[in-house]
Amino acid sequence: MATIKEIARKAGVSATTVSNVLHGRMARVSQDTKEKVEAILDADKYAPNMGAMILASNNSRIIGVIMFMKPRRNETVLEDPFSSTILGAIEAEIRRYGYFLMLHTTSDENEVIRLSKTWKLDGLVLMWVPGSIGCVIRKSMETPLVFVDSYFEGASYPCFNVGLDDFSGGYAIATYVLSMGHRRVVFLANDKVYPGSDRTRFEGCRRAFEERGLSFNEEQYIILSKDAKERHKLYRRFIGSPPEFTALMFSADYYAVEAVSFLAAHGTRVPEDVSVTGFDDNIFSRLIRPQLTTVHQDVYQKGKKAVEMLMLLINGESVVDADVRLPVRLVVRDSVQAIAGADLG
Amino acid sequence: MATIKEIARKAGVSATTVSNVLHGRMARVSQDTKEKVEAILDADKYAPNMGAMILASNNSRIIGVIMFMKPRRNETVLEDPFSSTILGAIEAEIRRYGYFLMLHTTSDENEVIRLSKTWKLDGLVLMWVPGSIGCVIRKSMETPLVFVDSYFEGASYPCFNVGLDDFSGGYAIATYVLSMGHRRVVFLANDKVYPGSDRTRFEGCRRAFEERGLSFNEEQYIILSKDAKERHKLYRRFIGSPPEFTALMFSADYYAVEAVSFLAAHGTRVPEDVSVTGFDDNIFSRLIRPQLTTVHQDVYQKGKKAVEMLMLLINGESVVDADVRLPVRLVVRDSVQAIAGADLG
DNA sequence: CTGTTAGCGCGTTCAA
DNA sequence: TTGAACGCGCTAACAG
Repeated sequence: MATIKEIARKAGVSATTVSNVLHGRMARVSQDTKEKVEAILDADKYAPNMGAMILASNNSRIIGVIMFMKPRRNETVLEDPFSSTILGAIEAEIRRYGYFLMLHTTSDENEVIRLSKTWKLDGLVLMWVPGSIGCVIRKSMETPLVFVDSYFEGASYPCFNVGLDDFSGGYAIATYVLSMGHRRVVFLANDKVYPGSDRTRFEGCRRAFEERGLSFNEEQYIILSKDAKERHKLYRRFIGSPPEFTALMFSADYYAVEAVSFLAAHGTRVPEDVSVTGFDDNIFSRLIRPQLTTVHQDVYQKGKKAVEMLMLLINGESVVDADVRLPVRLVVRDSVQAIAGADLG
Repeated sequence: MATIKEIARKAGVSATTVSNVLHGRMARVSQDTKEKVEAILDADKYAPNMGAMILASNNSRIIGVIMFMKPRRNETVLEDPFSSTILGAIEAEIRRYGYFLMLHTTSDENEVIRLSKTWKLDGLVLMWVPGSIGCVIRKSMETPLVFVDSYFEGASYPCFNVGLDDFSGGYAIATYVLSMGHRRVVFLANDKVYPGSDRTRFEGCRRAFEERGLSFNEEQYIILSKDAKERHKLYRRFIGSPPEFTALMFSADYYAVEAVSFLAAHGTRVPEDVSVTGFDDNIFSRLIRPQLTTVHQDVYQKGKKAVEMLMLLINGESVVDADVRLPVRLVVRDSVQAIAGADLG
């Protein structure tokens, strides 16, 4: 067990000096001493004892990454390819900054608070936290906090969040669908509550409709069940001609792909019989045929940005915008067909 | 900061007593004292300081989960839906046992060793570690170790591993493909090195061929590039009629789906023009049309089993089989077509 | 530039 | 059944 004291003894210096070398406090160590100490550090494969560090300095260099439960399907959060992509990004960034990542899944705010105290977490990244719970956590801790894909409209004080420009995404896709001549359109998503990504995307769609003097209201917002069987039952509604709707706008690629697949299996062709759009531009959307017209988001960037903000917070630097909305862009592929007489272009 | 000392003061007892209550050492605490202390513990929301615990007892209750780099595509490991599923399982199990999970991505054994020392890790789960590196890690630490999907043929002493019965999987799928009348068949995988999952699956296939007096050799083992463009170039080879091969056996659903999608886009139908099989039975295989005939593995179970073994090791209990091979099963769906004259049934 | 010293919070003797 | 005392490895004053 190569400890600082041990190294100090071997180098014939004090423990403080070794500590100073370790922390690069060169103002307090001579070049000679530094090199000598470093050589021994290296030879003995010195590894710090983080327990002692936590105790002495009251911080751990651990970033807690909390996944709030079940954002989509009725399974472990992490099964969603989105979660794993963003987790990959967050892990890489945290490592790059020389921090450690403690992963935890929960839907209980007290667990989060306890974890933070127990481990003296330096910071926390919280994914998909309901706004109200997010506020509670924020208020009961001093630990720097960054939320991902959460919504905090009207929160009393700033909750740092990295999300998406959901509104523009909804607006872009609806504008496109409308430009292709579709009028009988529905929006399909998990969650109708406001505020929230799904709701905001819907509002974006609505704006596109309203700008054209059309209405887009609650009846055109279909809630998708968390249960796959239930969803399949719903998709049956989109089979048959003439179709009740000419375009289905999903708020997530996952469901869009599921629907395309289901429809194909039941003889309904996309886009010939019905047009479909997604949101996210994940791996599914490119793998399915027809490839999905969707809204692209840069998931890796989202994770990276969240950690970047957290590091600013940890270092006490000022963060200008509490609510970052990453840009999105329309990706036109093959799942939307023009309706005769549409104002193309 | 509710510390043990603090709680002790409030309860009018000593710190040792509080510690005993905390650890359920009821033989050393009276019922009255216990209740009084617990009430205060609760009211003050006592949370242990793990730093102090590490220092005092030299273990952290942290399990390190190490993802070795890039098992498949040329991206972050975690983007693969497989990684996220198994990580979800591991996270849930670790939490269930009351441990903490530190996630780390690397391909450097020294980093793993350092991490373990720095944090006094109680155990490690290592995913996709090359056998040779695995041995090095195993030898340079006392920390309990469980590998996932690694291969240790001929290791000098036992490396605990949870894997799949890859051989039977390969055998099952090849037997099926042969029974459907296919003879011009190839196996497509990443890695030709032996030992390894891909190689073992191939060997399973070969056995099925040999049992029928057919040969299946190296020329029928095609290595898939890590680069998508390169793979697409390869897939072109399977377009056109008469086809060079009537069946393509992929060692992973991901690639099988990619190929099906590519072929569909180029007018080659699966299974009418060419049959395709996968391996894993992941979400892709059910979402694509035709749905994939593949080999099912229970990824969640794999993660669960790994943690279970690790807990046994941590508690010093004996683990009988060092190399667990989880069962697989053939899942027949729609991506393989019978060749005229095949011995069906 | 270098060394000494006093804790950080908890577990674990050992003594009462 | 309870308590006092020590040490784990490190950091941060402070003194030289």
